[in-house]
Amino acid sequence: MDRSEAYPITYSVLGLLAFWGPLSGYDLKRLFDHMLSPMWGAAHSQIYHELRRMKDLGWVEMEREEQESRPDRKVYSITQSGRDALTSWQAKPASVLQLRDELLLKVMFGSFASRDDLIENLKKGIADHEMRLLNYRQNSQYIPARGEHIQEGRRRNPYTSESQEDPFMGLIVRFAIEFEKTYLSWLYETLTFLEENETL
Amino acid sequence: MDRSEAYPITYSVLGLLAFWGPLSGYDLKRLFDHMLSPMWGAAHSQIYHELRRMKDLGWVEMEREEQESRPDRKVYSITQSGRDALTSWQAKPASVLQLRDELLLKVMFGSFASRDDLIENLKKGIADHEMRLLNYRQNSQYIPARGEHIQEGRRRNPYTSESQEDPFMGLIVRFAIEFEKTYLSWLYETLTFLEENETL
DNA sequence: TATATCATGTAATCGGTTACATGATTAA
DNA sequence: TTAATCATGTAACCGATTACATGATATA
Repeated sequence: MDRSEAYPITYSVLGLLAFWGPLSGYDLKRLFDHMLSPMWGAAHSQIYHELRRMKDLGWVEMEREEQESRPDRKVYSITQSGRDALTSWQAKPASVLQLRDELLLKVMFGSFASRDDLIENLKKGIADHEMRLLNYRQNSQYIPARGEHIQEGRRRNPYTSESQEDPFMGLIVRFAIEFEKTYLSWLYETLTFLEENETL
Repeated sequence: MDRSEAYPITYSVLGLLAFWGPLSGYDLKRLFDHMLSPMWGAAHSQIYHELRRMKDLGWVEMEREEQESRPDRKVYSITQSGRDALTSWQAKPASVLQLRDELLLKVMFGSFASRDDLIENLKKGIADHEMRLLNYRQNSQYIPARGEHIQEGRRRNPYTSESQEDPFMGLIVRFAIEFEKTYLSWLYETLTFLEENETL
């Protein structure tokens, strides 16, 4: 009936703008890839779409930065109305998580797989998640502090006194690391189980 | 270019059909809710859609069971072609997980929330995930064994000798429990952190 | 009497992915 | 010279959710 005009993807773009603002669509895509992904991935087409929608809603403003020999940078910043929208989103209950992990589906229906195929998929999963864990551990030291433009070069450690104003990024990174560790230990256990049982 | 005709949701319906034999769309919806959800949720409209698509592909067959005073049951069973499709899906690499959890987003952008709103959302998350953990622990004892019709009443414990043929369901339940435990302990930690710091 | 369950679908809409498209600069 | 990066978009398609729709039976 009364469809709301915004969704998690909308607020994730808006939140990035509020935190690291002003940013272009291209900057936002990089932030998604380096920080929100795989928490909440987004194709660049979707980011541009949300920016256009939020501009219509009056949540963001756009300023054109002219460049020679390259398309102009359209730099977006959050408005007061956008900040209000972020805050009232925070007052609403969050939708409940669904994992939607294809690897888990494949294990669940493992009786219809060849043993080698399953093992290969588990090994790929291990490689993927080991890589993620490493990235989280390395990148957690190079999260730009609030308001600091990501292209400026200067970077702070969110765990040191310099940016104690905002502990939330650190909390998220901690979750991501714990999640990857849990997932990985299950993957290793499952792999060992399969390798030890040749009669599957 | 060469779009494949099937997706994780397709194979999750197909896998359920392969495992628990002839089922109606209604049966499948219940299985999704009790077993796959929240691993891979599905609305009933989507399940009916996938059944129609797979019938066109020749992966499933439909038999009409006439009923008095109720709409006929359309009971679907997997074909050999469907079983082949399941197996060749298992040979392909799985897509990589994205969490897409709105609660994590809200914590990430917690600096734009009132402290009370964040705490309330965390508490709701704790209630949600405690409930899930409980469900996993209880339902893990009542998973119907392979080929056993869910309406027949007889139920087996997948951890006992009776259904040792298929250990995969048990592996999935174990993952789900470990995941919920990890998530919950992070939620409790985060809540404590917020409650102890009144200057946010 | 009212709600829940059984049972099956259609329609609308939007989120999200993939592909298409352009064109300059810079590094391997 | 080839590929990657910077930079911005459009178009098509499909997954997924929500709402609309029907109608009987059983339970509270």
